[in-house]
Order: sequence, then C-alpha cells, then structure tokens
Amino acid sequence: MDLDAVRTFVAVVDAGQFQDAAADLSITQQAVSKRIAGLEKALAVRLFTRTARGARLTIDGQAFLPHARELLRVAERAVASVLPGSRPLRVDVIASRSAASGLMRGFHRAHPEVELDVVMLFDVETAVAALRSGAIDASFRAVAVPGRPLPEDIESVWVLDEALQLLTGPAHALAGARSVTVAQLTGHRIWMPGIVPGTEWAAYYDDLVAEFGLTIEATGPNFGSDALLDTIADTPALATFMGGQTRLVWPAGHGLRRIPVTGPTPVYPHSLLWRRDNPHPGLATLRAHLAAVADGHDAAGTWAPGWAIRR
Amino acid sequence: MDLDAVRTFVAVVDAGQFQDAAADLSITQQAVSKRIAGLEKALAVRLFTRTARGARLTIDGQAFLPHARELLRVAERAVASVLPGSRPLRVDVIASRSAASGLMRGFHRAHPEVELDVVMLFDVETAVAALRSGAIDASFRAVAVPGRPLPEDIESVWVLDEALQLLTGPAHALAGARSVTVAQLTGHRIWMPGIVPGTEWAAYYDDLVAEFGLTIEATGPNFGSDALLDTIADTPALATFMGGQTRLVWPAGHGLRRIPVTGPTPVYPHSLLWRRDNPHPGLATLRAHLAAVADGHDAAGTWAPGWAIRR
DNA sequence: GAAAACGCACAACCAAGGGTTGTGAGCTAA
DNA sequence: TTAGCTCACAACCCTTGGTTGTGCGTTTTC
Repeated sequence: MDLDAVRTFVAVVDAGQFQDAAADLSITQQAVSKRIAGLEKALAVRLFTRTARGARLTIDGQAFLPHARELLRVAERAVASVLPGSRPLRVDVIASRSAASGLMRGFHRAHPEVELDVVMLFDVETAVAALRSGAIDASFRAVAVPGRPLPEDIESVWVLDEALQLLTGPAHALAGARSVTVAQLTGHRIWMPGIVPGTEWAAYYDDLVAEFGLTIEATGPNFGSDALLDTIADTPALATFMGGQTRLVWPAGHGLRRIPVTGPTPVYPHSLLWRRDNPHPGLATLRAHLAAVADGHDAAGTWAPGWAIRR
Repeated sequence: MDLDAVRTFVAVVDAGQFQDAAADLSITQQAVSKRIAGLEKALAVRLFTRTARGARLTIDGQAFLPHARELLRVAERAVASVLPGSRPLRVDVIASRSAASGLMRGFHRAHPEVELDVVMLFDVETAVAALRSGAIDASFRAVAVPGRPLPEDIESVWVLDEALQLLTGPAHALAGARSVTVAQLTGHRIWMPGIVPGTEWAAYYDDLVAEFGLTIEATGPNFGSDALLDTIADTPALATFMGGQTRLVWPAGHGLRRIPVTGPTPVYPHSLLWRRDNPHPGLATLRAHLAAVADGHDAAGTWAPGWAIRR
C-alpha cells in the first residue's frame, strides 16, 4: 500500500470526483485513475462507484476512509517528529522502567496537548552533548558525576529519588523477608547486567559497592528485562535491584519477590537537565508540571553517592 | 514517504543490522541500504549511525521509531477494515448527528475492544441489501416503511425514539418560546434540505405533514449541516428539525434556539437491523450492550408514523 | 601485526512502476 | 439527438527500485 495512493483516495473523497482531485494534486486525471485502481487492487475491494458525475464511495470505501485519514495524520506526525524547528518535545530518560519514565507518563496524561518523544541515550555525557546541540530538549539523569561538572549553559533541578528494591526468585534465601537492610545483602550476589563502565549508572553502583561492600556483578550483555526477570525467577543465588515505582508486568505464578531495602535505603537521584536558552514551549510546561507534582524532599534514611546533587 | 521504507526501518531496528533485516524482508542488503538512504533523504535526517557491527539508532531515529511502529499498526488496521473474513464490525447509521451515532459512541466507550467502522448508507432498502450481502453487519433504521416489509432473514429490534426539536434563529417568531406544540407550527416554513424522495426519511416527513398539516420544504441540495445552521441563524422565516440528543457544535453568539416540540412530540424511531445468521462476534456484543442501556419505552405524548415498529 | 571476516555504500544494469498524452466509452442534460 | 462531462484504456517514456559485483573501513583472529 502506497501513502500517495491513500492521499489520492482522500483527495478524491473530498473533491467528489477524479478530475478535481487531480487538479488539487497537480497531476492528471489519468494518474489519479491509476492510483485508485492500484489501491483497489491492493485492497482487493472497490472503493468508488464511478458515475457520469464523479465518484461515490462504496461501503468498503466508507469503512476505509477514516482509517485512511488516520494514516495520513500519523504519517504527518511521524515526519514532524524529526522536523527541525517545531518538533515534539524530546526527552531523554535513563531507562524505560525508571521513575523518570513514569513521570513522563504522568506529564502526558496531564498535558496531552504537548507532543512528546521519549528517547534513551547512552549516558549523562551523551545527554548533555545532545542538550547543547539541541538534539533533545530535556533529560532525566543523575548529576553530577565526578570529573564531569555540568557546563554553564545547562541548568538542572532535582526531581525525585527513586528507591531501589531487591528483586528475588521464590527460592532465594531472602525471598521470605519483609524487608532487608543493606548490611544483610553482604555476601549475596546482585546481578545487574547491561551496566556499561564509564556511565553514571556504573559510577552509582561503584559507590554503592564501595560504601557497603556489596557484590554486584555487571557482567554479561543485557538481553532485555524479560530475560533478566526470567533468570532471577529461576536462580536461587541471584537477586537484582529495581526501581520502586516500577510496575512489574510479569506473569503471576513465577513467584518473583520485591523486597524494600532499608538501613539506609539506596535511592537513585533523578534531576531534570535542560539548556538554559532552549525556547521550546513544551519545556516550560514540563518544568512547571514537575514543580507542581514534586513532593517534599526527605533524605532521612536514604543513601545516594556523595557526588549526587539532590536539591 | 514510503510505507515499505518505514517497514524496512523497523526491520533494521529489530534486527540490529542491515543484513539480517534484508534476510527478514527477503531482499538484498543493498536494497535495504537504498531504502534507508531514501527515507533519510526524505526526512532530511540521519536515522542510523553505521558501525562495523551493524546499525544503531541516532537520536532522531529513536524519536522516529514509535511513530514508525504506529504508522505500520494503523496501516494494518486500514487494510483489515476492508478485509473479508474478520474485519471490524460495520454499522450503518442514518446520519452522523443522529441518536444512533451517539449510541455507537457509547458502545465504543463501553467496548473499546470491538473494532468498529461506521458508515452511512442511502436508505433502509440499501441497508437491508447490504445486510443480506454481508457488506455491513448492523444498521440503525426506522422500520418498516409501507410496501417494504423486512425480509425473513433480517431481524430487528426497536432501540430508541429520538425526539425532534425545533431549531430557529434569534429573529424567528418562535425564538422566544419555551416549547411549541405541533399545531403552532402550522403556517411556519420548516426547511429540511437533503431529504431524498423514496427514502424512509421522506416517508417519515410525508406522514408528519399529512398528520399535522405542516409546511416542510425539502428543496435544495444538502450543503452540510454547517451551511444549514448558517442559513437558519440568519433567516427569520425558516426553522428546521433536529434530533434531541444532538450536541450542537456551533459558535456561541449566533443565537440559535433549540425548542422542544410537544402535543405530541414527533419522535423518529430507531431500530437495530441485522441478518439472522451473521456470525460476527461484535454483533452479539452490540446487541447485548443496546439491550443493557435501553431505557423503558414510554410512547405517551409522542407521535411516530403508523407504520413504525416501536417494540 | 597481517589476514580473514564482517558490514555497509557505490556503480552498473535491468525490469517494473508511475507519470504523461491521446482517445474512446458511457452517462447526463439540454 | 447532440453536446458535455467523467472516467478508463493504450501507447509511450522517464524515473524508481530491485539485482549483482565490488570496494572501503572496522573488528576479530591467529
């Protein structure tokens, strides 16, 4: 199916006849006839009944019409998503299951009029470069990693702390615990595949390990969270960390346990970053929304790396 | 923009590299390269960064990806809308502003899982033919027009009566009335453009005229409800009938008046029609929904043509 | 560190698609 | 009946989009 043919179909519907549609599209009537014939052949149905005074929709054509219009709308939005100038607000989050992702869903519910595109960049350094170049408009990241202070033209504001929770299978030694302290995790193997050295994720877990003497294995490629959960569910010796806000989409019966961590609770700090002179109207809306939904900050009983900005 | 190129784009994203995507699509790697290059040229952005181990999405590519997937989903639904076999439930309504249309919106809210296509056929005779041929699955119509009894294989059930209301401009003689009786309308000009002789609409208004001695002018082509409302608003001598459930979408300030009609209230009876052996699962859902939302039938104080089935 | 392997882009070529002009068939209206 | 209008078909041509062959650059391997 060809989008030009769909566009032609809609043009004929709006014009009422092939000739006027052809004029609207600046092609010949014969070309319109060919395009419609091709579309009808591809769909294996007749879309118009040709009369001496023009073309009228068949029943199939009537049923197809709203889908055709929707198709053109979506195509237009797709093009707009990469159009320099007035493209949708482009926001980087650290992971699709992170609290930042949840915040963006909330923002979209509150402000459906703001067109949004969510991307996931490699690390905070990439994100900052993308912010400066204008490739993205905002980024949820932990700042500021040692040795990488934020440039002058990048502003940031702390948004929330995401409490880490322990995720184990049913046969894990801690599976029955109501909650665990960080100290209790000493000696247990925590598996966090996909953490790439040099990123702020890695810096965070390096500090966590150094502070509490945990055993975190970052080995192995990331085959996706499904594969991770699968392995955790079946392996008694392994556990992993997961954001507290994450809503687990996982078949019941596997017996995955989610256990709060205390004494102190490790939290991952999310800040919103943006370029000071970015004029995107959606950016102001997003900042206002985040300021409105932010709850008071209570750092008591939590832990974050010393370099983390949490204000 | 070409849908094949979009499909190729998604295939490359899923495969991670051009070569595997080419194998998935049963074309050569060079063709994939050309398609992606063409798409990038059309969008004027780079979608992939080519590496020695495959292709990775750029930021623009990441932003474009969800739109591309949505585009393919919509295209699939568009094709499915005319696919014989398991196509969406196809329902005919008498007009986009009719009560039947509102019922279908309610059904869609209650059962979003039932794919729907709404069409508007010429008259009840066309609708019955379409029902028998399987071109549509259900139809909201007034039955049974004299001389056109329903065939044996078509079932029908009364759904609701739609009360007609008078619509006038601010300068109309009846503009200030809280309500009017049918008798009061004698001598006033009621304008109903677009009513085609031979249809059940025409039969309905013929009976209305014969019963109460109204003056209904069905002359002139139908230029759409916007043009109709425009004329009514500006012409003191004209009024029109409109379904009571219709939510007027009309700029405030024009002073259009909607006046209930009594003594008796003319109502337009809607029945649901369907072919007895139509196996579409959505049809049963629709019938059950309509039975559930139907309020009790109170014919007191209302008028409908003698031929109308209202049970 | 050289060689093999891998992945994508470019060039040349060819078939097919999609545009144009010219023309005819069919219906409507005068 | 005729003139007018609308769409479809035929012939033609250029552009598009596929293939094969090849080269360049990076990664992996011994």
